[in-house]
Amino acid sequence: MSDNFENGQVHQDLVMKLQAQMPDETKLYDLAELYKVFGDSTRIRIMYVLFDDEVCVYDIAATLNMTQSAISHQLRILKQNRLVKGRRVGKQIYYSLDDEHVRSIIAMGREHLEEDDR
Amino acid sequence: MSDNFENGQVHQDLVMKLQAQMPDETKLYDLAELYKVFGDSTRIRIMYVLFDDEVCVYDIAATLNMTQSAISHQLRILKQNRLVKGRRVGKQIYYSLDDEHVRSIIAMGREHLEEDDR
DNA sequence: TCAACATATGAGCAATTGTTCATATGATTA
DNA sequence: TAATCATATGAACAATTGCTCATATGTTGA
Repeated sequence: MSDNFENGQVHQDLVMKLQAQMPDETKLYDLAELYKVFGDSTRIRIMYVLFDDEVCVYDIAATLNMTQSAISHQLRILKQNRLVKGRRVGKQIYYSLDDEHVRSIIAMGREHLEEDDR
Repeated sequence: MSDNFENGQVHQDLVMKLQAQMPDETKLYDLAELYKVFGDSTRIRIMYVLFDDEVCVYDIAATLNMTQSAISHQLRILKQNRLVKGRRVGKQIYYSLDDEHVRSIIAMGREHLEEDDR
């Protein structure tokens, strides 16, 4: 790799320009981490369940036909990334989407997929 | 929202309503697959390199300080998901973003992250 | 206080994933 | 044609991930 760099097979000036344009490494890493959360169908399904409703853990599990434990594990990840939030009411905890961006991000993905149908 | 319902373990009617609202399983799976592609920092970095420029494989590799092979493997995944496209010019293949949605999806993620700074 | 319920969490395992290494395919030019 | 450059790809490996099972934490009411 660096051999080729030295041998000038690489467009030096373009590469330098591109490197200068790159955002902060940490930002890119965090961005990837965020999308990783969306990149699991269980979590996507949970977010769809919460799209318009506030739902407690057991009902999410029942809706998706999965165990309470599996849902709880995923909710933790969603919560850590501020994609969902929980509100305690007695013994139960009602979950809902944390902000509008969640809906927007999902909508963007759907648009891309629609365009793929051809 | 419906506050005080009956104390059954599962709120049957809510669950039935939620299940009826759920989109097609296949769509949700595809959506997760799409976001999975965004969920890797190497691929995110590649997409940023291609944000405004058409760049050949070797230059992408040089910009990101990675091997040509690693980049090529990731480009294949990006290509399969129609996130980037390649244009052959002689021996080289110039890659660029495939459509506007790629930029939009990245922008949405960034907005969410900005809001997290607090 | 205890029992019942709702949710969270740690350990372990199978499945998936990203990189490296070696090699193959494809394109140009001597 | 052969030699070389540019990119693609298959196999192998380590690292990560999502689920299950068992158990822990937290809440309410008797």
